[in-house]
Amino acid sequence: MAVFLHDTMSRELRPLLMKPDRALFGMYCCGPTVYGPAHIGNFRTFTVQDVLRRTLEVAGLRVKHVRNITDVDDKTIRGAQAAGQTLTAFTQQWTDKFHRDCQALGLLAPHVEPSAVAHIPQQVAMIKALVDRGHAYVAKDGSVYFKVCTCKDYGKLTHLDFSKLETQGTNSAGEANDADEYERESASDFALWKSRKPEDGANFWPSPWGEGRPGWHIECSAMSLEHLGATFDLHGGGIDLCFPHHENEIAQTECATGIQGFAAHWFHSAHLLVDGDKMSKSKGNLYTLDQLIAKGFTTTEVRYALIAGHYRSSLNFTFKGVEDAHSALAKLERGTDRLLVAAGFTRAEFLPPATQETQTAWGRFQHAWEVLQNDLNVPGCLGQVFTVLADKDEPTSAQARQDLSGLAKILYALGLTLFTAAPVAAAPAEVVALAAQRWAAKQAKDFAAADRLRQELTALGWAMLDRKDGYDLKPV
RNA sequence: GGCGCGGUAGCCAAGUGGUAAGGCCGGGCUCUGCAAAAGCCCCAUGCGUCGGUUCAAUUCCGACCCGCGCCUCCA
Repeated sequence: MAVFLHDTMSRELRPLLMKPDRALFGMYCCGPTVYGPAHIGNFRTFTVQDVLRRTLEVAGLRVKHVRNITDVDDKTIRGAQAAGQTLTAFTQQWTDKFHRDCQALGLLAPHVEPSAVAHIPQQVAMIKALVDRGHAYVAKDGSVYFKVCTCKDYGKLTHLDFSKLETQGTNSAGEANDADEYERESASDFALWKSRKPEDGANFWPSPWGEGRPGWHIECSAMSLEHLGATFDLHGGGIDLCFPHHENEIAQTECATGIQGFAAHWFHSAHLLVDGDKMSKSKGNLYTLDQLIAKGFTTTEVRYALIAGHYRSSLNFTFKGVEDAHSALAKLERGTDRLLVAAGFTRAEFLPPATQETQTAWGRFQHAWEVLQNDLNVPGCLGQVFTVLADKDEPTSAQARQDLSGLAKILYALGLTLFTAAPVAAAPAEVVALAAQRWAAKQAKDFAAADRLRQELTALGWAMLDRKDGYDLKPV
């Protein structure tokens, strides 16, 4: 069985397989614009992509994962100037922050992470090819635009009808689209190269059309061509990138190379809502990972919450959702512990699978794996996992080992790492002393004193959890 | 207006032409001096509304209601 995934362009469920003539499965994902900390909506998309990559690896595909860094655009230039930094210093700082957040969330680093600034020559070369082939024109100010009407199947990804281009001059509100003042021949044409303007400061590069900087869409076309070739297996991004970004990428690459079939499969993830609303700065519901950590959530819990809904449905992110994830993860750990005991393994022996180790057993988690392979159905897969863990039949040692082999692979695919809870902070001496007194009182059957001491501990913010042979202290 | 998505228990969320996974919360029980933890059990005759097809629909078709996304640089 292969991994089947919904393809945005064909709107069908299609298998993802290694092409016989390729050594690697090429996967390109649109990465972040580094002008500030990414928010959890961004991370939903990157986490879903990470689950896809991991799932493909477990399925035995050799994936080459490319995810770009957008480090030159209006926002990064403005941000750098506002911060009084060079563009390079400014974007590097936010790139570093992005990397730290990704690592915290358990995202595997892409195999290649190209930056737009580092690929200016490739972008210029692609624009030149488009001009030479008659797909682009140079405006009076030296900007270069893609001529959409020269791309006869423009709109094929989103199934938009561009035969009536005159309507494209207005937006949904009926207002003229004059957001930019460049001189385009048609309202639907888009910038490939933006001529140097005073507000760009020092951020310009030479080109055959004069100094300037690349447009947004061209970077992904140039970088995917550079690192994956004119055609590759899968292209991913947030649903909002479908149009115009991905539509433009297709047009640019296919017109520049003359080769059809830019990306064989389009993978788009739905948006994250917060408390039922679209995230926005004005609503104040744009959470960053740091803000969630500050609220006491672990990154594993956040990751669980981000993948707990199917990737093609919008997911409503709430604090309750992360709290639910906490309880669910604890249950997952308890169930795994029981299997480890049955198998005679320690937690330290419960390791992620070696990649390419596809022939090993799945045990009772076979079905959970099949569910995951069906359009990356993470919630369905988790449901199956819990169903197996709730099975009251005690497995034999051999069966438990098979189960653990399967479970380890599923947890790897989901990117969930168990048993990572930091040891609770040591209790202060005062608390330790009170606990010792209470334990002594309890042993002496002086329950009145024991209860009083428990209350004192509670007042100090500590709970005392009795065991048969001792006790644990836990902050409340 | 165009294109698209969705409405499943208190909350979250899968799924199927044959009678509703799972998680959270809640309730009960067992265990425990108390507390907690843990284990076990219970928790939608119902899947937006109304029609249609069918032996059978939540699942297919149609209409309608409601919510949401994109329609030029937002993951």
